[in-house]
Amino acid sequence: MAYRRTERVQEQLQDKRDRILQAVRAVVGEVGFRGAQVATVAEAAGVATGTVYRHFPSKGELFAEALALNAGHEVSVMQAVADSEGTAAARLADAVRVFALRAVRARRLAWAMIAEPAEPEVDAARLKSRRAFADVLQGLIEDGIASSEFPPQNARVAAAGLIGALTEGLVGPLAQEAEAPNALTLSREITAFCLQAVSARPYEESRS
Amino acid sequence: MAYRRTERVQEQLQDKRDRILQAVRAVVGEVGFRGAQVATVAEAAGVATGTVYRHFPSKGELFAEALALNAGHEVSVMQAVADSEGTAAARLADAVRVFALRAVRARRLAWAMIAEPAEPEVDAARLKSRRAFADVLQGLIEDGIASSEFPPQNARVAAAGLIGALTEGLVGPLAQEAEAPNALTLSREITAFCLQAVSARPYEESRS
DNA sequence: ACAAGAAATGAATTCGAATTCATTTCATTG
DNA sequence: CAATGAAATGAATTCGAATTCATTTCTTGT
Repeated sequence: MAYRRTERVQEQLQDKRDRILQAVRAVVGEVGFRGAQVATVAEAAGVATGTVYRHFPSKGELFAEALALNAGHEVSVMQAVADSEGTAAARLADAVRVFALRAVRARRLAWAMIAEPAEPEVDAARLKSRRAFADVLQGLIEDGIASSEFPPQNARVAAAGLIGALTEGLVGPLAQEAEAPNALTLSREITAFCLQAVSARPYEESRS
Repeated sequence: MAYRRTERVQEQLQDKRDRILQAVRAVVGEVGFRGAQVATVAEAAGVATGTVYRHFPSKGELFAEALALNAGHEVSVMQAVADSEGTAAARLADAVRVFALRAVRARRLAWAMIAEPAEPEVDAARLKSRRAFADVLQGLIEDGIASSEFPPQNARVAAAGLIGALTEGLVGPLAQEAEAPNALTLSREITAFCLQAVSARPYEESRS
């Protein structure tokens, strides 16, 4: 036996794998899933097309893993906000705002991650990531209920509703029409809606 | 000239066209867009594959028209509810509930109509239909604001949020897991969330 | 009944991107 | 440095469903 996979090679392999995953992110952020061909990704990663298949069994799995990686990062960001100090309401508002802001700043990528038609494996990964986001929000809503900031409600359903509202606002028809300068305003209004959606005080027609 | 398209033939043509559109609905309701091939649709409609192309220029346009037809009908249903008697809050709750109930009763079809990856033309049609649904809800929200049932808010954004919450609740991870007996409960809870979302008193940020 | 044209048919073709694989390049070890 | 086997390459192959089109069937008006 005149060959053994040495540690340095191992790292190079890992490196190459990572570079391919990053290339997916870059290409998808540029042309979306629709335009992202394996050959394009390979070129962006600086490897040959066939090499991709030495690291990933299929296009679908490669893209799904890339999505999971990215979504996982965003979930961490949101979780960090959720774990910060403050009232549940404030943390929820921040979590939603941060999500919205990051999305509008990389809108093409966000659209791909959230809503663009893609391989079934990608869709499956997307469902998982939505659950992960929803779990974070659900925790915040439960915090708020526990502290009486929010009225008793089905936190699971409410969290799903917030995710839906966020994604619809960010990638739906509303966002399509929004001009660039409105991006900040849009994310502010979406945040306001989300807060209102779970917040306690029922509306009283005070003076106004 | 020994042939002229007579009225009877005209009707037969129209009939056939309609039957093809209905076949799309049936097939998609059964196997979703993914499994819906032109050949399958043709068979379901009782025509040959090639015939489909005498009525529609491409698969994408055929499917998009089928979706638009179906969505248009649902929008009418919702609009009818919205136009009924009662407070804005009651009508909004009814509109949302009816939408949710009808969706859970034909879940496969609803999923395809609302969220399943499909041809770009279908996606475009979907965006339009969402706008149509959102417009109905926006009208209701504006009614509620005018009558002081709801607090002042961006009705456009709120309507989009409701659509998002509805679709996420109905076709998202939440719904995937829900068992059949929970369908009614689910639609009730989603309705509750939506109503609260627009009727709660706005949260006022204490910081920043 | 027949000619003229329209509509329907479905087998054959097209097409484009994913995947493969024979060949080449690179890394390791004695 | 030679031998061995892994990894990379990218041109060639595969594949499956949309689309086409030569042929057949149906309609109409004389």
